[in-house]
Amino acid sequence: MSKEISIQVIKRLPRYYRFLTELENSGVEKISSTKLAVIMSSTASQVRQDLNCFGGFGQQGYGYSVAGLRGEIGRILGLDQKHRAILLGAGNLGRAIATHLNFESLGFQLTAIFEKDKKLIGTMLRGIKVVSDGELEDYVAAHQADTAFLTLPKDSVEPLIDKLYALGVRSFWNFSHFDIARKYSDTIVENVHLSDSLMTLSYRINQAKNDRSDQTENDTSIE
Amino acid sequence: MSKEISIQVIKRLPRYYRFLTELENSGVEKISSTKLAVIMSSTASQVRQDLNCFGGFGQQGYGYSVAGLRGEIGRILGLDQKHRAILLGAGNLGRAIATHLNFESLGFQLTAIFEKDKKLIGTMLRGIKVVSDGELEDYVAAHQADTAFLTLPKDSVEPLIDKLYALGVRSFWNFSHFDIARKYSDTIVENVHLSDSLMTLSYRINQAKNDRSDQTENDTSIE
DNA sequence: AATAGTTTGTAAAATATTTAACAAACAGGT
DNA sequence: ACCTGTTTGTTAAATATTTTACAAACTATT
Repeated sequence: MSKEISIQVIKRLPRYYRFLTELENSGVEKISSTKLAVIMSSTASQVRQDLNCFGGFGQQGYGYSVAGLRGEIGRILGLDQKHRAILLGAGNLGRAIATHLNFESLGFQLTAIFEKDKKLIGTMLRGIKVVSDGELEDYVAAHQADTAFLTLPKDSVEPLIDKLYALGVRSFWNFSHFDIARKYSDTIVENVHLSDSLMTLSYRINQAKNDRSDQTENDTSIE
Repeated sequence: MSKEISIQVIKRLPRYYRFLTELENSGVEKISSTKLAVIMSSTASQVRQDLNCFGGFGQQGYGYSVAGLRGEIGRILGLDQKHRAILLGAGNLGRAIATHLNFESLGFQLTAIFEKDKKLIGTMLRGIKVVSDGELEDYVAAHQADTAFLTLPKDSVEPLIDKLYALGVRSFWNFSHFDIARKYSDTIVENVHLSDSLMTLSYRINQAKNDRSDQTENDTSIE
């Protein structure tokens, strides 16, 4: 069995993939770990270590084929898959997600959209009709769904999650603050916590400010 | 000078803060590192290490005061600050962000919204009027902005970023694929790459599938 | 075909992070 | 006031990640 790959490596893969796509579109045919490291704001060593987790894609004295490496990483990420996904919540966030992303090139196909708010039911999103959340159980029972995208508030997710689990949904792209992984440990959960992200930005801004004023204090104490 | 705090610790702080808020709202007055670790899906040891980066907030034989600790972490994160922020892009994503988050409780105040699309200019968002992106320079020159929230595509960010930098904006909440930190290394950039997030979910779903089928292969080879 | 220069893959070292362990400090009951 | 049980803060050990170093493999040039 292949040894476990660390989450840090996995989180870097989409970045490699994006930059390789750009390089390929620019007509670049080959790239060395050193040059890729500059683009990634990383080190040549880390690039080679990362890629070698999955196989020896490069060639000594030459480097890596941009198109070849992009293809390999795409396959590793499973971007050629068609995981069946449903979206729960067609509010501002759900609509933004649905219209903003090209799921087909990210390993997913969006098959249905569910919403509680009567005003939104019947509207179209990405060519998919938004239907009442009452239809959720019948739909999933009939059509199957691997993944649920949850763009609902925590309180709305709480009563829904048991239904989804019972219906066999085991992976979640979770924008809510409901902690799915704690309740169902055999699920795969990718959390997107926008407020957490903004809080860490706030922390770092303050930190930079404090560092600057510390610096100033030191400066003045010298004179 | 206080020793550098690792990014891992900082990324966990918002989680502590959220759970402590929930506990406080539930009327819980004190909590031990052991119990907090269960909630955090972490270890008591890590909880104590994390908190001790910033100070000894607990008390032996008692634990941590929920309200006290929440307040401390809030201050550490700078949630009491009012960093002046402007939003660039009032499309689906920009509108979702603007309506979804309570910036005031996250250390920021949203002061202006800029948009290129004529159809969206003049509309209201969170009580703020969306104005033409042509007004950006005059506005920031007159009113100052610490932070820019970028909910524009990469190609629109590219020509804007130089203007923003020239105007003194040094921190960014970046939803685009433009790599700000590589161009301006003295900025603070918090990236939110939704497609990257979805790709890692795809990877993990595939991984789980492969592990399962490996398992099945092993099972059958035993009989 | 030989050679000089480049670049990978990988083993080993260095660094960082997490976990374990425990003395010291306190709470709460008697 | 004393004692028992709890829980922190912190040092040390274990684990994980990143970086360094370099032989082996290839390219490209002569």
